[in-house]
Amino acid sequence: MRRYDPSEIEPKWQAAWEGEGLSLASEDPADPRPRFYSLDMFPYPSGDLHMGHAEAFSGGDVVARFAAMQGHNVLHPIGWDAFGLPAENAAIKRGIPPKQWTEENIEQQRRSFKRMGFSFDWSRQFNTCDPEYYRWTQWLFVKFFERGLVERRSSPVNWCPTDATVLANEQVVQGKCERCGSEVERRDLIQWFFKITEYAQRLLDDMEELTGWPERVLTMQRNWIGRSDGATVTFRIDETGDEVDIFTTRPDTLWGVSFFVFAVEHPLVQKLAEAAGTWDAVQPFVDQVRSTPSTMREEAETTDGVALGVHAVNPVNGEMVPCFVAPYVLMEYGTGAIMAVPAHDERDFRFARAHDLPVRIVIEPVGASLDPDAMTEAFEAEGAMVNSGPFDGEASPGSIGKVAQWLDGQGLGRASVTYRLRDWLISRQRYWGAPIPIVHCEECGEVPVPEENLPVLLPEDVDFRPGGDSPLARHEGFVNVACPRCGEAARRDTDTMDTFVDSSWYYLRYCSPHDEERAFDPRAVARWMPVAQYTGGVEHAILHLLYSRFFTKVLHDMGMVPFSEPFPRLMNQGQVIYGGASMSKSKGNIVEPMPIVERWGADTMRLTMLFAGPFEDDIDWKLVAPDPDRPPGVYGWLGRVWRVVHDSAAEGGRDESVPLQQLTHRTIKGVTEDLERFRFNTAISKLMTLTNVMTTEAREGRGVRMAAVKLVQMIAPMAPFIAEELWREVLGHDESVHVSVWPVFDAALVAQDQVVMVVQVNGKVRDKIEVSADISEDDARDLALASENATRAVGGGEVARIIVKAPKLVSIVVK
RNA sequence: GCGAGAGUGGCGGAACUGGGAGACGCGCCGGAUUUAGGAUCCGGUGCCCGGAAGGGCGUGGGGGUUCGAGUCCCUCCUCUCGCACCA
Repeated sequence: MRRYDPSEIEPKWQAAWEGEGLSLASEDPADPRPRFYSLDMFPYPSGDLHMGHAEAFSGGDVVARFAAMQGHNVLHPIGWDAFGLPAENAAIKRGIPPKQWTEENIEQQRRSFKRMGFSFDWSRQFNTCDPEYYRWTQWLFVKFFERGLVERRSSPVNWCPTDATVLANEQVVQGKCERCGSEVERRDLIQWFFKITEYAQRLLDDMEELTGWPERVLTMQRNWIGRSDGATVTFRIDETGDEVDIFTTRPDTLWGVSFFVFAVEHPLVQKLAEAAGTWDAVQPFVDQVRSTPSTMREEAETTDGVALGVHAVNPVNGEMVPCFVAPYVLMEYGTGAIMAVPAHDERDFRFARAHDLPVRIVIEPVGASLDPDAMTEAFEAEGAMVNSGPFDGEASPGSIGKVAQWLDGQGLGRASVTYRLRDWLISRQRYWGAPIPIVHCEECGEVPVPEENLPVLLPEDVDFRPGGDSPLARHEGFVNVACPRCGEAARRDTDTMDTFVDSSWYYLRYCSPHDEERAFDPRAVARWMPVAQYTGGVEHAILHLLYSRFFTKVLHDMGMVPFSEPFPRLMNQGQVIYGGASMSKSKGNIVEPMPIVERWGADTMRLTMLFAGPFEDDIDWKLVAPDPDRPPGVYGWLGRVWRVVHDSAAEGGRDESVPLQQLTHRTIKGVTEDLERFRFNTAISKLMTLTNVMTTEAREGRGVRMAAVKLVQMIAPMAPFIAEELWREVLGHDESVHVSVWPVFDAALVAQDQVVMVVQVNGKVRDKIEVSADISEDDARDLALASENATRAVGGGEVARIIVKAPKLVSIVVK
């Protein structure tokens, strides 16, 4: 018998599969198989494969291969999320163009993916920095623009002075740029936004359709959208007559308002301060706060703030309360101004105590009363409304709806809803992205580039190092252009799009990846979409997944796709960490997958990941594979599989024992169920048990041939190379194991005829008796009472009760 | 602070609806064998008492429901993740 040598068999089969077109999805309309779109989140091509890729794609590949063996026509595509800041910064550091750096990485990763044996349909591969792709990203931008879902407007944003670009909030870590470490500045800049907030409610409502999503991801999206129900109430400024709307979730506390607060960016602040003659004092405060990055503000003193010198009139009781400006009120949320009720809001309470402002109780706890002077914190719990005019005695917070209705009737306000979700800032002042396809014309304004002129090519002869402006702005040939509408001299927009725009529709492109006429073929999309199973990292729980859902809904509204949710089923793999911490260069704890693959084989790499624990849990590589010079545990198992399958081929058709047949079919049932539920670790343990029993059977001279056939098939989705070698070379099949039909279990063999019945006395196991599976309750009881061990445990005690759950258990209760 | 999840042997982990805790694997201990192969095969391995039979204890701590709790309820502790002045 040959030794199991992965380095010999794995490259051989990879080449064979590619030659046979094994992983190509079929577009043949006569193909009767149901379609199955198995999608993995596409990788960012920076460097070679890392452990996270190995983990995620190993899981995704099991899904795809398993579905194929179960008779599906599988689409399992791969591509590259190739634009973006990491590529650009790496290219700058190495002094080579981002395009070159990206292409080299793609080449490297492609080799490694193939070496890992992932069953991708390589014929559909694309990358997002290819003009043939970003042409359609730009086209979609234009479509969104024409629908009024794109807007260019001024907004306070995070600006990194070193990288010279705006940053997304998630690229700012504790007030510093996550890449260069510079202090991020807050600037008001004109930027492009996608109006995702218009879809806030639908993004929330349609989560009901996402029945195959992890609960925590749904929760994160729900929190991110952040719906709040409450009321908008209009206050009047006494000194100037200005009317100011506030949003509150607690209109039931309106009678307890004792001051009023504006955000520093609120447009009325300067006017009001000037009217009151306090601007000299207010202005420095406002300027100082405004120059503090938003991420730093929360660390500022929570009680900071200055008086404006004007008063707001409470519409429900006509009271005049002083107005302040304070950073704890955010311009981005609600209306940028609040009514302050210190008795019943913790933040207002802190502010009130610091500024010596009155605290007025309008909600009393049931059966108690509050003393405003003695309170050390706000009372935010349930209670009864007091000092609240017509609502005295009403239960709070149950009264919120009634108060809102009453406000509406009085013309003082109305019930309203606010979302935390902000519009999506998509423009970047960087080079390596899809240019925004807009021309700025003095006459015509913002003019989208017509479809026939797309793509707006990203010029390659650009000094792309970050400077004081967008790199594209320095390229005269790019910037100067005739207005597509009037033909006069005009200027191109010089920003590029956030890479999350590229990745918001790539799953549609896979359905018709080489279509030169349109972004995607609607018929192909209707055939394959929605995605049957989406697999990827939980780090995309909000951004990518929310944006993709948004894109799909917009396209649905445009009549371009027949569904409104792209990914009804989602699975997040865990992270691969080392020694309790994420792997990183600075910690020096990076383990590379490819050297392990070279040494022990891709099958061992894949199985080690899959066997380490539940797919969605983190894997600590230090604990799972502690000694880098020893093969991971699954390698030894593959050796046993190798030997027992060879034995089976040499045995010459001996009979298999009934227990082995039963175990084989029970294993088929269990593994099938496990693979359907991403329970790879328990699937592997069942296959190990089968292997162990087969080894014993073979040693004792009984047949194992049928068991070997099933074993090889069941291993195939997880360890595709060894399965193929054994299937074709040892078991003698002509066609690939990966197109063989997934084994089906025989119910008669799965049914147990004999089971072990447990006898408990006072809850403790005292005996185990082998019984027939269809034993009657009476027989079970009699058998248990006859048990010597049970009788001894009962001693002389009086049997008070006997619980019989035939055939599993008899429980004897003794007084 | 708010939200979500998790605490099981030396380690990774298993245990579907309450019913044999520790499957499977790693590691370790003992043995066999050898064609010295990143070997293989057999046995053992939660802790404590015992030669064994057997017994006691045991799923983060405490309490409860139940004939019976890793699983359900209350409470406390610890850890991980997400959000974080959201009115």
